[in-house]
Amino acid sequence: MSQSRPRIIPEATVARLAVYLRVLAGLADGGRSHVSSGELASAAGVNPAGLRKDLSYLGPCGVRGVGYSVAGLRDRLTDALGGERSRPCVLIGIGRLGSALADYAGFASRGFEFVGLLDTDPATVGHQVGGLRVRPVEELEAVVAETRATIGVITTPAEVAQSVCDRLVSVGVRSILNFAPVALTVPAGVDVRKVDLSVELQVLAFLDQQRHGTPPLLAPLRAAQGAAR
Amino acid sequence: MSQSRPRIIPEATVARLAVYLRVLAGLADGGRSHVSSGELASAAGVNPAGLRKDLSYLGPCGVRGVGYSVAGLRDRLTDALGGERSRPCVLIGIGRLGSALADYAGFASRGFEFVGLLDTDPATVGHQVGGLRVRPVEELEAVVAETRATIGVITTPAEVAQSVCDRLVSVGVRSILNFAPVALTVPAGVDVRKVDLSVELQVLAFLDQQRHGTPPLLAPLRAAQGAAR
DNA sequence: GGGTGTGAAGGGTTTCACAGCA
DNA sequence: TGCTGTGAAACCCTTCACACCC
Repeated sequence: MSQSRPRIIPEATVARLAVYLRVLAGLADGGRSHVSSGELASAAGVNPAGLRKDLSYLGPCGVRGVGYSVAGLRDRLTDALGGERSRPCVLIGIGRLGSALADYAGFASRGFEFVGLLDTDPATVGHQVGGLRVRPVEELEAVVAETRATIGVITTPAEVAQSVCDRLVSVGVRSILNFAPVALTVPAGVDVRKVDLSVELQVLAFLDQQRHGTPPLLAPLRAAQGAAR
Repeated sequence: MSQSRPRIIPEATVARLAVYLRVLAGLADGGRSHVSSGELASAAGVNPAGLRKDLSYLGPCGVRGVGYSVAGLRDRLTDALGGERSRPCVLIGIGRLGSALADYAGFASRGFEFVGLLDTDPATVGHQVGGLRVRPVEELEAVVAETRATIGVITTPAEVAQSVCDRLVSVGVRSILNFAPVALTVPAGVDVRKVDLSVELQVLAFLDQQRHGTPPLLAPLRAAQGAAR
């Protein structure tokens, strides 16, 4: 087994590469030509050594004693994350969250294009959201087929999320981002990522309570735990 | 004050406890009185052994050979996560995402109450969103003081997020949930959690590309990595 | 000197296997 | 017998320290 021309990149690293890429875009706009790992790390909110390790998965891409070329690193990261080609996505469930996502500029600028918006509600179907007409969910399979979408985003109520997911999988979608508060079950080879907004708040509240409702003697412990982030 | 505080609970566990709590609510509605770790784990999308370990941080709360009492475990989890008291939150930035969050039912049912909505846009200020009137961002300090909010949620553009954050911190908010795509810097003792929607999509796209654009020989490796979730 | 690249150490989290009890 | 509770192992990721090169 003599592979590893491209080393495998840890998922945690991939997530941070996307952050670095955004910071670099800002620096490029500002006219900067070089950055050090320290500066880049502080802008991204991470440890400098960790940043260097992250970048090392792409092979050497800096100059010792100098730093990184903003433009060069940007290209390197863009390429590693899949180039600039547009990625067609379908979005199912055009409620408040769904329509917020549908015209969130942050997606388009990163190469994600919503090519299909679907909903069950007759009051929503037919409306324009983010420059696209909302279509009835019955047309899901047809939309995926005609747009060749490879990513599905689910912002439906929890009750119907699994059935929407099954339909996406059945027409070949292998990457799904799920905002519905349920665990989706999918066959092997399909990748689901879940974003649970209320869980984030709940964790925050827990840490908050832990800090405040704790006897003085235990406070240092809490502080240490909280400071980890 | 809680009586038994034998162990500190890992943050990863806290996040999952919130998920278990939601699943249990569904089971209770369905009239179930008991669950096994296996069933609960599959509904939550986690490993059964891991679930038992998570629950063990609360002390023994099941019956060997039988399982867990739905009602009993629900109370236990609710208590561990901070009881049922309402937590006042302020939300700054009432754009699409902000208004989606402002009347997301998932928050209210978990004890999170938005008590202040703020924005700079004159076209937005004064409108009713989620049953609350949007107030000008100049009143931020006054709103926090009068509502005693302890949690701040930032859904502003990236450029102003840091200044909003600073103002929240200056009036005593120690828990902040940040949706703006920047790394916020805060003094020690303040807890910031970041949710970056486009990073989630980017990771999904990366894994997708990795699967498809990979030579057959490497495919098994990719599958193993992807199947981790 | 200054800053990158990277092995090694450390900490946290997941998985496994099995002891223990209704 | 069935399922919980939990030490121990395995794994992943972060952090540190320093060699190395401009």
